[in-house]
Amino acid sequence: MTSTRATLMQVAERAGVSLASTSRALHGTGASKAMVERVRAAAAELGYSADAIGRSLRMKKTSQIAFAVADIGNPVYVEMMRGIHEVLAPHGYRVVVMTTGDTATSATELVRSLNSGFVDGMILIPLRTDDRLITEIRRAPVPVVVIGRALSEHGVSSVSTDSAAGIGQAVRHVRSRGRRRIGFLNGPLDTTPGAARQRGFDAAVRADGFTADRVETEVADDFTVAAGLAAARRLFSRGAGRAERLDAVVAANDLLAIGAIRAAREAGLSVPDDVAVTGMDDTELGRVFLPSLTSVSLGSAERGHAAAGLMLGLTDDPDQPARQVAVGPELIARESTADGSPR
Amino acid sequence: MTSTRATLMQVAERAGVSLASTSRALHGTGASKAMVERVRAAAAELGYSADAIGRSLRMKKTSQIAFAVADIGNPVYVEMMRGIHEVLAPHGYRVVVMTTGDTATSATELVRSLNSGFVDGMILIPLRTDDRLITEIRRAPVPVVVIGRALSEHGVSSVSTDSAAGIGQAVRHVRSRGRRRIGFLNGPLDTTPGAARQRGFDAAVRADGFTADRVETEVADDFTVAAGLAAARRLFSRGAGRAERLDAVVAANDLLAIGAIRAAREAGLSVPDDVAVTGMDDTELGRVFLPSLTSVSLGSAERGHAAAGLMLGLTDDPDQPARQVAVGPELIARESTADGSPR
DNA sequence: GTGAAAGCGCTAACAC
DNA sequence: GTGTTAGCGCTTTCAC
Repeated sequence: MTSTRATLMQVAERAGVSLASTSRALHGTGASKAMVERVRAAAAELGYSADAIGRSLRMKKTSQIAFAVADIGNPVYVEMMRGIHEVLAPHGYRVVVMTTGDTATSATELVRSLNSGFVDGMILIPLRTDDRLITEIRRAPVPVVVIGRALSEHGVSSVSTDSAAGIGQAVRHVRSRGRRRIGFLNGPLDTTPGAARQRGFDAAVRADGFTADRVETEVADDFTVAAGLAAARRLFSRGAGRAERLDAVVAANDLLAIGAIRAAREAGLSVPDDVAVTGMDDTELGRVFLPSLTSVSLGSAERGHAAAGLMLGLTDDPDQPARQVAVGPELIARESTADGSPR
Repeated sequence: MTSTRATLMQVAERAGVSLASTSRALHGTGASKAMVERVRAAAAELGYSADAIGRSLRMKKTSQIAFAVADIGNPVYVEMMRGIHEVLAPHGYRVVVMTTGDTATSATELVRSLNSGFVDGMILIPLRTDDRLITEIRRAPVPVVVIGRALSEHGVSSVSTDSAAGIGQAVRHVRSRGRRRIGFLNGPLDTTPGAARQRGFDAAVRADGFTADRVETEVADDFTVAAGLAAARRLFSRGAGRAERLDAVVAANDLLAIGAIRAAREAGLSVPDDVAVTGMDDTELGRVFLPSLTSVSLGSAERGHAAAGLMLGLTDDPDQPARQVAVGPELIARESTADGSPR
């Protein structure tokens, strides 16, 4: 707070050598041993540390990568960030967090803000992906890697996961547990995940030969526990008059699944005995819940790793063709779908 | 990716005016209306956007604040970050995430890295606070605000919370629910929170006139569910031979509390009927858990807000005296300590 | 009100 | 191997 930072110039003067030699000595490229020693000593005495901004301006490299999401509070994003950070930090990159949520900032605006050149790249998780966003990404001055939809056909590097197939895994899993009437608890359909998961559910029940009267779908306002609770209440009350009740709920993410478990509990139903529940994302929350939640892992940390890997490739060569990585979904069976004879 | 960014110089040439006028026109300070219009048009045609690095170098201001924690995966830190981000973003600050966890980086090193001048300040949550760290903070070239211990006596601005008093609230709460034999499930004692919470527990049971045979303490290896489960198993098995079993567990955070509930379940004990459980931090996890967790809120988001507020003050005037904000703990009663007659 | 020029801190040609 | 110098993009005196 009090001390002011030393500049390279001051180190040079103290060492009694030129600016260039000082810079070289500190980087260890093409300087005599004596020079290196002399400069090092001067630098140490002054507590010198190279200025990141000066260097950035000269090198045209900020050593920063932006991570842009709708809401950083979402545990899935947190895990991705952790994965991204793990890969990027050893390469000397800092991670700058940006959100679309707190202000009225859209993903497109976030991408446009790259024009101010404060980062060397951006890893973006858009809730919705439209043409305007893709156009903006393609004309961005630095590489952008998208986590979400597969976008390499549009010339955008991306990390995707087949959440539709993941929902299929969940449907088959509860089927294999002997469940016959399945409720699907989805989030908003106009979001990328919501749309994909709906497709996955529809395809899975069709493939499994479900008749329409054995399937219910309910859409929550948001991918949250509260919204899931409200929607699951509707789901359970809808089937209340029927002969056969729902004996399984496949939820589009873990938070909705927790909402469903609470709603089941309210309705006097036991999980998993009366109704099996599956989530998606394999969050810590689901893992430690009671009953622990069967969930389809979409490899959050893995996707973070992959996105960061793509980014490293792109910062090396920004003109390389767009690449795409797919991370497979994997169902992890836990207590919420444990075997037992449903009434 | 393909397009290259326009510079102020190019805008100036296109507008046919000087560099200085261009800069002024774009900032709206002391330029004629005609000039402003002319420059604006040229800038728009070129899609100009001011370079953040060039400006930073000139202004000696990066518009970035670092948020440094041990492990960004911790939900409490995530909520703080959200709070920090909410306050800082409207002021044009970006948040850079740093962790001590992923490499062998210590908090002291993180503070020392401020010498490279890539941020205008740092909000730090150290696990341990020793003299070396305080010294490093005081000689840092930019403001540092600490979330954790109250440090203004040492000339360091800080946001603290009285977690010791919070544990006291938890103890009195379970007492008021008629519980007589209390187990304290703490995390590592050589951490700032661990030490404070132990002090709080010891003081509370002493004040409440507990005799030593009515109190058990167990220390987990870490502030996690897994460590909490292991430690809680020890806690329950320790008292197994006694006449009176534990009828309450006060845990040092929500994750440990969840571990305790799992251990209770394993031991065939019902929560809250046989044993009441309290956590601390009031996390989403605890709120949605079944049974929902009684927890002492330490105002995570609020502390984030406060820290960001202090930071804004310090960036305005770095030499103002160190300030300190205390956020009071608040117990939020939920199902895990609901009334009922313990056996 | 506008322009010319200095300079923030750094690295990399380019000469010697 | 070392020194001199230009210049990354920007803002801001300083003259006019």
